[in-house]
Amino acid sequence: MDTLDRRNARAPRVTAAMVAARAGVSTATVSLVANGKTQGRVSDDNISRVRTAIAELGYVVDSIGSSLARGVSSIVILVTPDVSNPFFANVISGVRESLGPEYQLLLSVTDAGESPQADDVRKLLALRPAGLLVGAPSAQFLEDLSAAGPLVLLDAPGLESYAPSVNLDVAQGARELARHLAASGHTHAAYVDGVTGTATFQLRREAFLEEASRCGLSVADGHVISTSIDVGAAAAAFADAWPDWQRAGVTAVVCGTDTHAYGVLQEARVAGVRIPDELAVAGFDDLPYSATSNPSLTTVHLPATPLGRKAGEQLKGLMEGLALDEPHVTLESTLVVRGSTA
Amino acid sequence: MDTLDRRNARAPRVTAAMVAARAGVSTATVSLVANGKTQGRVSDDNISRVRTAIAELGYVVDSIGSSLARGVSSIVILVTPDVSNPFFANVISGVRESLGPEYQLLLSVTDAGESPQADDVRKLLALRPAGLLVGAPSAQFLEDLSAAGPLVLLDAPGLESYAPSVNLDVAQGARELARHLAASGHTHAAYVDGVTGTATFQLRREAFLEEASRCGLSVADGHVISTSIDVGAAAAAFADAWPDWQRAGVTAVVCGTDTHAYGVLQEARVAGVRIPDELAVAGFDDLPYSATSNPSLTTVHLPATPLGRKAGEQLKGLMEGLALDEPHVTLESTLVVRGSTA
DNA sequence: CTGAAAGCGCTTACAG
DNA sequence: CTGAAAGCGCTTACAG
Repeated sequence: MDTLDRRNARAPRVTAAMVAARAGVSTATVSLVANGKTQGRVSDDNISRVRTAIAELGYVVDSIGSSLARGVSSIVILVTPDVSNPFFANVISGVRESLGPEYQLLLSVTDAGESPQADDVRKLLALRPAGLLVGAPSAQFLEDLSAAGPLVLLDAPGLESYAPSVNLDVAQGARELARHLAASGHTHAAYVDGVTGTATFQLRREAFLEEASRCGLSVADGHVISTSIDVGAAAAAFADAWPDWQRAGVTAVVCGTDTHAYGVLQEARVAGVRIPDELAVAGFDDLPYSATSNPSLTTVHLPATPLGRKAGEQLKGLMEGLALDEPHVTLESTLVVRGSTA
Repeated sequence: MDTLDRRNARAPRVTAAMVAARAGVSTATVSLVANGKTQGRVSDDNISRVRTAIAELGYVVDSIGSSLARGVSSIVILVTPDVSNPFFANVISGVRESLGPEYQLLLSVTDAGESPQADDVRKLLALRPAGLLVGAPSAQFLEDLSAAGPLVLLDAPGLESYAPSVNLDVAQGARELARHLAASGHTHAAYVDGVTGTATFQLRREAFLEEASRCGLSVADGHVISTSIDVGAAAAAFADAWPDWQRAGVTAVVCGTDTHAYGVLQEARVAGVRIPDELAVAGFDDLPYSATSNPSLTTVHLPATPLGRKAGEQLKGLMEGLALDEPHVTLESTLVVRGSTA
């Protein structure tokens, strides 16, 4: 048996019964001590006796047994349609931060762009999560999820009736962006949208289009296209559309995400389109690279980490049985002007 | 009771006993059918009877109960020091892809740059994971993890004796990079490293430095600095070091990750350092934005998705009790030359 | 303050 | 092919 084999053999499990035997108490007492529920229920003597045994044996409460007995696990499930979006990495960090070490974060990811189905939900609930965090869900998904326990929605505008939520005020940034472009002298713009029918994309687009028309920046019907959230896909779509747009006098392109904008920047370089002189480009998200792209990208900053942090906080409250002071929170977005439109 | 309240009430759980009662069989039979272990053990009649009851009630095997009985859960834990690194988003996608729907991916994240401790390990194991995927671990961590069940290491060069692993041949790309810079006429370079003592960073640096000295590209001792994996931190460190480097005739900077390189590019723009004319910049990773940065970034391409995919495959084999044909796999890295060094 | 016991939901020898 | 029963490890009324 070589090292590899040995490592794949399981270690013998230390159980509460073993601790109890060593400390000379019952497993009930061990449970009380291990969970810190000793207040007025366990003698000081037994407490220290059990603590010693726990330390000596390296006992850790088995979360499977514990979850079964309690009826709920310590797992928090984060359901998101798109982990590969770097925006989400920061959301995850924020969630972790506020959830703390007592909850385990389980990531449920569907295939790129797909939204999770009722069937997926059932499987998730079979894990008896302590709580659920759902990003950018569809109404249908939330119907399927009914009565699932503590639940907080992230970035789910318009779905406030289903659960407490933390949203981003993307419309505000979108309007700022429209005004910025109009003020810079643009009169004809185009829009590159995400394909997923996510509500936030719709909101971004509609707020932008509305404010644009209000300030004399026109966006023709045929000048709104959509692609998956992928640099290459956006580049290809832009390559396809640009000749038309150019003929029609388009001098500004707004993208639903920075990732789309990177694709446009990339293709523009290939096609020799000068940015921002010939074409202004802007996005949404303010990913960490937008400050360094070529040129640096004007974008609507969305607070990813605070979004995750706040959602985690709210969920924690729910899991602890508290009533939320403010069940619906909206975080601000702000326009960051950089080289791509300057 | 308004909608929100109702949603936070748990749905009544459908158990195997309820299915058994409805189908007129024992829970043992329900278990066999639900797990597809009917082969020669359950009559066709009972199979269809149970299937009908399962469908009618919407029964899903409770994974807590199941895990306790089996002694192992369906959870696979991915331990990684840094989710916020976009490189990892792709690794995760790859893992998900190869693991398939029967395993749940649990993310264990330590605070930025911190490596997980023995104590964290115990908590993880309390979840009775079906398997563990550990990225860029320390030897100490692997010692703590001993005998933890199926385990596959990702990006853990030099630690092959602990477990099956999937590594990246970063040295090859590092050497290509050194030769590319030397061939472009550079004679003095600097290096911006990551601060975490991760083995892959050491490998990148050493392979580069070795090959550099071999081809007449000198890197002075004081010209190797290190920062956390963060655009801002790298920018600040570069700002600090550049005057010195410039005086010493440095004309090329190699960064341990693309993220570091973005910081250098950013600061270079601020400081008016012309790239690549005055200073060539290169990184490692080939993040999706490196093709669009300003200028586009020369970098050593590391296959993130295949890394995750392969590790997931290997782990799946282990969890199914198979012997791996090839316990140690190394994926190639390749230099991608772009504008920042051209 | 303490422990015996029931129960969480499932799986798996075992006897038939 | 089938079901009664033991057991996975824990928590929590309950009786004392």
